[in-house]
Amino acid sequence: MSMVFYNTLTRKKEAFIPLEKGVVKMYTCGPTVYNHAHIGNFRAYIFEDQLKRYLKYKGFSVTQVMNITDVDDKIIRNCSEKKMPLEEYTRPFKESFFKDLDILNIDKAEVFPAATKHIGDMVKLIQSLLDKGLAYRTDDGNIFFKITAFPRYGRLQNLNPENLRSGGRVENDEYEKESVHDFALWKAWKPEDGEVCWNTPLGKGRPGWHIECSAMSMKYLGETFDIHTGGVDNIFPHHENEIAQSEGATGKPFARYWLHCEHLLWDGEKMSKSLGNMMYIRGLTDKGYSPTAIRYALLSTHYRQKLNFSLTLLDQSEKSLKRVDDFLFELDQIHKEGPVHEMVKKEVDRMLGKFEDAMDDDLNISPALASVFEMIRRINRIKTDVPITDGDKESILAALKKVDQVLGVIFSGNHQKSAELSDESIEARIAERDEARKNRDWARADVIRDELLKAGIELIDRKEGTTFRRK
RNA sequence: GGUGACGUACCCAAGUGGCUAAGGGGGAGGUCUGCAAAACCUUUAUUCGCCGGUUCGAAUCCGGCCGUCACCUCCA
Repeated sequence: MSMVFYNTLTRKKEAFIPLEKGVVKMYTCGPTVYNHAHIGNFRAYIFEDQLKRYLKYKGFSVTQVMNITDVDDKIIRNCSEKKMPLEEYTRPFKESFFKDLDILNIDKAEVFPAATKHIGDMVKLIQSLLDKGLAYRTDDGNIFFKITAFPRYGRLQNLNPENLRSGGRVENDEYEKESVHDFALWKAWKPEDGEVCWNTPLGKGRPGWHIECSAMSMKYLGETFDIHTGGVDNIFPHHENEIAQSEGATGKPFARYWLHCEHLLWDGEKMSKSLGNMMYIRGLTDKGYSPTAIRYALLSTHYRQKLNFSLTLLDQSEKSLKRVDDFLFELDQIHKEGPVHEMVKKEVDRMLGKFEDAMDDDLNISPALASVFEMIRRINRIKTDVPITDGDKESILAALKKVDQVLGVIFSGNHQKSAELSDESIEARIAERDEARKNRDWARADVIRDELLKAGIELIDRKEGTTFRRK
């Protein structure tokens, strides 16, 4: 009945109890709009979508906040290279992000705060860290968080600050800070930043990366809220720093449950620009894969498991979904009055029970999906000796609609169906073919069948007559 | 160097002390059909990377080894 989630903070599965009964407040790290989001990014957004949809399924009222990072080092660099204003540079990436969310049938967050619209909130937060002695300003005007002043630093990833490797990227950092591990809250304006800067009480400059999530999450969800999610790569340093900034400023616990999504791999390796193996939603739909199959492929592996994405996986996903589609098609052909059979009801309840038990257990998607396929097979078996009634049909459809509130791939999918021919004209062609078949004119009958197939209409010959299906 | 995850059939993937090792894809057989197609049904791992140990009993717990992957300052 009750849900458990694996909490990165404690490294354990814990019963989920929101701060306020029946209400869940969650924050998800959203995109940095310096490029199009790739399928690896979307794996995380799909996970968050599953989480949110399941919470709603369980009756919670959910407020989700997803940030849009529209100012950061990469964006500024690209803007100045292209000599474009920030807004103009990020706009197309924002648009494509929202378009892809729609394509993948992802439930939208209630709030999508943009970093550039919340500079004031960040400045206030930084100010309070300065006041509390948790941050310091260097001669060049930058402001850093002093991690030695926050003893709990490092607990999210079990990292001992002493053991942090001082790698190349740190050395490249030209800012003068007290400790290499201190991170920037505020970056003073430099000529390379061009037009990108804000004049604030902290000086002329721009915020560091981590501060936006602290400022915006607390603004919309409160100083302490229920769930914070992101990819595993965000655990350190991003989420670690968020905790330090937020708890340092408020003295209160920040997020209560931290859920992290594993990476998606392509050919067994992390997708990255340097490996040249980036894959985007658009690239997959251009290859002819349906958005529903992409969604299915992204959600069908448990979120804490690495997902080895491939075109083979997409092919398999298309076929798995087709099995469900076929079942619905067959169900749609049924027109027989009568109430639901006891044995059908039993299978439906069995599916719903297994689905919930699985999802309650840290969103264990595999058994949850298995419950759907198992019901399909069992109902098909029943159908071979007991005629299914309209009552059965209703009961089955209601249950599938229920689980699809979470899955979003059964009814809500974007199946492309051929619509060239009207039902009437297809029926006429079928009648024509029936006539030919009656006359044993197989050649003529097969020509009609082939023509319809080319138009995306598949004929199905049954005992009761020929029916058709759009592909 | 530090931290962590993983290794289950041809492929993807559940199961984490004991009933028949889920489910999907693929393969093989069958039902239906004028022939097909589609669909549906059945079937497909005496065995869980390897080697030891604990236990009445291990894929599951412990130890070692091998292999893959990730994180360690701005990547979901």
